[in-house]
Amino acid sequence: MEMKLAVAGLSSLAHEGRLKAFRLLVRAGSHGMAAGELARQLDVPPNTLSTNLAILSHAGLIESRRAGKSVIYSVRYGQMTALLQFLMEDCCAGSSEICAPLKAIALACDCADN
Amino acid sequence: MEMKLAVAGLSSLAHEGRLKAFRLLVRAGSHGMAAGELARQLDVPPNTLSTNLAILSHAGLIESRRAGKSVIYSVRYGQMTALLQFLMEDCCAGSSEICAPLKAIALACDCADN
DNA sequence: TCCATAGTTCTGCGATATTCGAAATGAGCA
DNA sequence: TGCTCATTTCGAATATCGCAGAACTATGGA
Repeated sequence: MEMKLAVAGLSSLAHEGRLKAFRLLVRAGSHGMAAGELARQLDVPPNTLSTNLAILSHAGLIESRRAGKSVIYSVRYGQMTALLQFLMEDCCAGSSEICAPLKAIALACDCADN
Repeated sequence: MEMKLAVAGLSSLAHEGRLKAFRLLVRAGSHGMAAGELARQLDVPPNTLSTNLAILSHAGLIESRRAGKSVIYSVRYGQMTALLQFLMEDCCAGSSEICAPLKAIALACDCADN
């Protein structure tokens, strides 16, 4: 991932409303969640949320598909992973001080299927 | 890490100049790097860099210490790790789709002492 | 076709962010 | 004390962001 895209991704997450929306979508998994449902849970006006979802979408972190009258948003896991990788990838170039705790975090992660 | 601090951290990184400075500091390791040296390598005016370093510092991602006439900046690895953890911590709540690739990244990381 | 529902785009303005010249501060040295 | 280098703080111009009211588009019935 190059710098510009990383900055776009970080910028899109650097906003309380968008970060909350993104985390809800992360929890929603690959099924995603309708824009209206997100707006209800976050208690924000639909137009404001729509703008913020567009920003996240433009940064490549989420995507949308239409399902009837609703528009379903979901996380683009590949892009999310790429962004985290971008933040992590230099950690070992200089020292292992950062790398070791990160490994610990990843390994402590107790997915159902691990 | 709570939401506000995470947003502050992400905001501080959501800027090309600051992200480049941060990555240089990550590479510099715990020895850190002088503000002037950073300004030279990044080719930005000292006062602009100083402002941006203050923003990263206020977000808790870096810290500074004076060494003679220079001020040495270095990454606060603990805070950096906490921020990454904040972004990762919900990944398993919903599904393992995100978690698995992250584990792979962390494990692929080939620190000298691993 | 007409209506209701679900989202998006347009628009304007107040708030915030970014930048850098210039001045101020701090440290070392003679 | 006087001088210089390194960095920060101030100030003001400029650009960008964030928000929500209003208008618009799309879909699915009746």
